[in-house]
Amino acid sequence: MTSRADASDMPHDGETKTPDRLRRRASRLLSGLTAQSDRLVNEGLAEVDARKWHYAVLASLQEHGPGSQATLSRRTGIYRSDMVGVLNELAERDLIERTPDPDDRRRNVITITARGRQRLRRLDQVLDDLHDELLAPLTPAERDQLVQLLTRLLDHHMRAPEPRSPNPRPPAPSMAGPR
Amino acid sequence: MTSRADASDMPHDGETKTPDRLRRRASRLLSGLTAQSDRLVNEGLAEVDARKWHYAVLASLQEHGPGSQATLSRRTGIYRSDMVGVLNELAERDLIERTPDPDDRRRNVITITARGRQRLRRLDQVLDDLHDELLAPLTPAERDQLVQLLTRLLDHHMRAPEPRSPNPRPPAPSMAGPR
DNA sequence: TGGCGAACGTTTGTTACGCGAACGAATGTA
DNA sequence: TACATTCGTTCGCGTAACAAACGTTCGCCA
Repeated sequence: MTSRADASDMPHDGETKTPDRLRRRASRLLSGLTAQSDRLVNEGLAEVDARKWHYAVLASLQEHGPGSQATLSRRTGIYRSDMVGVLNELAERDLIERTPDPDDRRRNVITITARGRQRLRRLDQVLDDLHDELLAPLTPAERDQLVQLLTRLLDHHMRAPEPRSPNPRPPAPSMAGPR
Repeated sequence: MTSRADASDMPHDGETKTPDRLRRRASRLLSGLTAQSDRLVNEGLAEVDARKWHYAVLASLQEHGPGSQATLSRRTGIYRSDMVGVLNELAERDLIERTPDPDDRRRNVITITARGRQRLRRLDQVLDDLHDELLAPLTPAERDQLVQLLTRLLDHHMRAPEPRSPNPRPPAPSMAGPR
């Protein structure tokens, strides 16, 4: 017998050790690792006076071109309530421009500036470094593996909200955290 | 060339689509998936009147035996500030017993009850189902792959806080989220 | 033409979580 | 005997995702 389920012996060590059941649960691994990852990324970006939403917005502008705040919201997953603040921060730093749309006076057209593009390049490189740190113990092949697995899981859960109760379709999970 | 970095064409579709750069980032995949996972687990547990910390505490008691609140804190990663509330909830439901330690009157000895053990079995099975849903798109082999990769990453980041600045050693990340 | 629902940007608030500070009581240690 | 440390507990902060509501503007259609 190599495994023990009870704690009749070895009374000392169960003082600090986390139960295997916990440790193995994918949900817990995800939470734990994401916590580390978030902390790493947040701190890393903070050191260059940025936050992850900055990157998201800039990348979106670069890849899909200018758009209204609502559009950016959908592309990045940032709530439109919070988009306001993010864009303020970006505008303060001259990374984007917010101009009223002449064709639709409800909207602002958000455009990335030259400095914004430059900034994006910098952030991309910062994030590359951070991910190197994050994925340090993995070989390149394993990193791809991981990304692939995560992508498949995320894709799966993003289009099938839940076949539990036949819902007409609650707007969309939009991606992001639980409240 | 098959890839395009600019958004000169295809002006419509960039309305909803998330930039690839974002989508590929491991940190973002982790955040996104963990959000889904957390929501799934929280809701699933809520349906049986439980929360994930309940499971953590019960599992810890079952595997490593009774312990003080501080001990449980260390084993589960729950802050001792929050442990109070969790144990109250568990005690209300007669899943644990909180008795003053005669050998050390500062401590409470927390013991799992019969109902607690029974409850743990139930929660284990609920969590199994939830994880089946969470990992649905993956084959058993891939699930193991994923768990293995995540475990290695988490282990790595839990013992090497950061070789950035030579710190004497800030208590310990204890595992969990950034503030 | 007028009316109405929907989308837009914005402000304000809610909820949950991780974490820290501090405190009285009890303990161990010099 | 003094002092530092640990324990359980309370209170509160800071951040994050998210909801509600409001005034403005637009599209649509009778």
